[in-house]
Amino acid sequence: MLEECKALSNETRLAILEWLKDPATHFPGIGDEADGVCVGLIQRRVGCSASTVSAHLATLQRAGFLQATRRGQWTYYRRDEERIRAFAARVHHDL
Amino acid sequence: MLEECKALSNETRLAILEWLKDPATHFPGIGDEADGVCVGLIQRRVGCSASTVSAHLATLQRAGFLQATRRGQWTYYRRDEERIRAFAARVHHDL
DNA sequence: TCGGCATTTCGCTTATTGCCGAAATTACGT
DNA sequence: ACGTAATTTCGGCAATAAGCGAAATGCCGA
Repeated sequence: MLEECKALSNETRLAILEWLKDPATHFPGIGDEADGVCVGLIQRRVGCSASTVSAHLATLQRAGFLQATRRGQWTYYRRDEERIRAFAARVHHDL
Repeated sequence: MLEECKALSNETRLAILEWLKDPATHFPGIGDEADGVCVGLIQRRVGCSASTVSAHLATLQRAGFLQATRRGQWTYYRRDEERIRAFAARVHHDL
């Protein structure tokens, strides 16, 4: 619960989670979105450095909100809906 | 959402919220718990300084999780169950 | 009114987080 | 093998958060 809340305690990370709900509308020029969105696209949307975005994505992944798939030189990130729902349920139950 | 998550991003504050679910078992020698638990009792349970505990309680109140009632020289804090439920619902819906 | 108790505010120090650019890593194409 | 591109890791700096003790505030009783 603590790690998850920490991961959500940042405007940029909340925005990323929101955008990944519907990649097609938030990331122009996206192709097959089944695997998620690559770091570069997210970085351009966020507007800060690649290293910072990478850290944010790693934080969200450690918290269980994102899944990553490496394909070639790209890493695709997508929401882990199951774990997101599980977290929401835990908030409802435990908080 | 951001402010609420920040408020929950601390072990001590999470513990306080948890304890206040059932004051009678977590705070020895509590009387009428309708108004909540006074800062002194919470401070003894937490084990850190009065000023720190006061800051934590203020944070939780600003986030909407606690309500405060001043009675004489004591401030009683209790969970705001309605707003806590509302937050949980928002997490479930928006996240 | 004065002294004492509960709580909050203030000023400060330390720890954590956020951010960057540079360097390292990994993969692709030639 | 080499050069380029995507991403991550590293080292450092600035901003925010967490903690403390001392001082201030508010309230009660003598």
